[in-house]
Amino acid sequence: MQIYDSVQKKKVPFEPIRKGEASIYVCGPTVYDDAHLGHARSALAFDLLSRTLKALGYKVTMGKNFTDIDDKIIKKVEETGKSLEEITTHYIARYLEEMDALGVARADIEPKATESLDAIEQMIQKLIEKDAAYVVSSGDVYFDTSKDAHYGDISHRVGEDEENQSRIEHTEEKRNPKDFALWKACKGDEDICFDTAFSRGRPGWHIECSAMIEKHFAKAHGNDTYSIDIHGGGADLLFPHHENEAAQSRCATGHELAKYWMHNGFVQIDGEKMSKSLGNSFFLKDALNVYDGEVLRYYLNSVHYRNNFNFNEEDLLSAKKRLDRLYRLKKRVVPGKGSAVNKAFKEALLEAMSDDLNVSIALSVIDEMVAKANEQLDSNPKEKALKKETIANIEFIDTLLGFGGKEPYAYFQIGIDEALKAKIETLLNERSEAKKAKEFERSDAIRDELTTMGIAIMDTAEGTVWEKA
RNA sequence: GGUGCCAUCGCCAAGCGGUAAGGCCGCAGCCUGCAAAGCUGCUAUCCCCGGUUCAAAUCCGGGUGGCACCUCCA
Repeated sequence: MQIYDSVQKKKVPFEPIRKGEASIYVCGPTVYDDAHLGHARSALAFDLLSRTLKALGYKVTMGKNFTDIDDKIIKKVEETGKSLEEITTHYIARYLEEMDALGVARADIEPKATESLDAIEQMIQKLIEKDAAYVVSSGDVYFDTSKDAHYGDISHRVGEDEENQSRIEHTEEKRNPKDFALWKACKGDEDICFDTAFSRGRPGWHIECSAMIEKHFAKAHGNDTYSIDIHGGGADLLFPHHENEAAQSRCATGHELAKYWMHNGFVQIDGEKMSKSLGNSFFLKDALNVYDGEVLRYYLNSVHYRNNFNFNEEDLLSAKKRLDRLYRLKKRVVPGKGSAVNKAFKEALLEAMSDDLNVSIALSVIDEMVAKANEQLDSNPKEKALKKETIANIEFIDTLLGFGGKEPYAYFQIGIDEALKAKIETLLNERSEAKKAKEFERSDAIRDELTTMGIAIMDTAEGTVWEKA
């Protein structure tokens, strides 16, 4: 397995801390609003990584956090009058639901910041004891970046002259401009606060991940050099979030946070990063309203995870057509039990995915398998062994890439209710009779009517089948 | 101002020094009562300029254009 390490800036062989095991931690969402397509892409990218490592035989432990205490959530509390818990449980539930729709496997560990306060306090305390952090008069606690000789190793940002240009907020009591808040003391009574040895307040964003990783992963790894194998997240988290995480963990624990760092590219709309400030965010729930989760998954995963992804409907439709082809093949071979996966096919897929998740190659391997199987079925429709192997092939695709697992007829009938289904069946029966009587005008009229209804039909050797167009 | 990434057929997208995968769209054919589906065939020399090399889309230098990070962000 080769992965691209964004710190080394090159593809490197994946050599886990523990033989045969892989621990992955991905920065999850701050739950103050609905998830957008960017959250989906990140989750999907690391879902693919996890599936690939599993298929290669690794025992994968996946962690993904929920930041459920944060300025923006508090702002939402003030705006809506709802409690913090009401808001966070709502958005966490929505997030998980939507990820389920996309076929993203649940993480093994899903820590929340509010449930990790003990670990956060401990880590900050340790940093204060080591003089790598300091409490200022307000009660805020800052990390002293000058105490970490390796600060900058993750993002490769070191230049001192950068300080003047950077937009980092300058606070009087900070020792160094780059120092960042580990803990934010409460200002008023309204605030959502927690008591600690240093002050009443709440955790800064960066410390959460470090503490949660330490709490859930590092213990199992004892005195290893690294806490986890892979730390992932969106490309925008590389700096300052991951740089800060790495520094805190290094100083507090004495070992490195992650052996490898992986970052996914952005979802763009019209060539620009999707963001709230630009007013072009695309919520996942809206996308799922219009498109099936599996189609969305296929589409969002069809571009390499490190590239930027320019979301548009035309490309999504093209992706859907590609997925449709797989399901049409599935219709031809189902029902039945799968035999063994074709060896060459399996190897080609794994080889592609082992190369830093080269999905483009993987999808082309699948397309070629589909075309070849169709060709063979055309010449020999009753080929039992081929059917069984194809079923197994598709099952393997579903395991590795997370699509193709639905019952094929159902896939093409998503969103069609029973009443409409009955009507379609009636029309198709009428059309068959007309055809039998060679009344082609009548049969074509029925077909036109179905087309108007958004139903495509195709006559096969096994009879007429229909699809939602 | 600093730091990165990217530029391949109409569209999406592989490629990582040895002579351009795959998909969508389009065209032609087979199949079909006609369609659809499926199958077959056809369609690019890789933003520009210079260099290195027997050989470059792939390496180096210089342009041009796009995007991102340096502030909360997947």
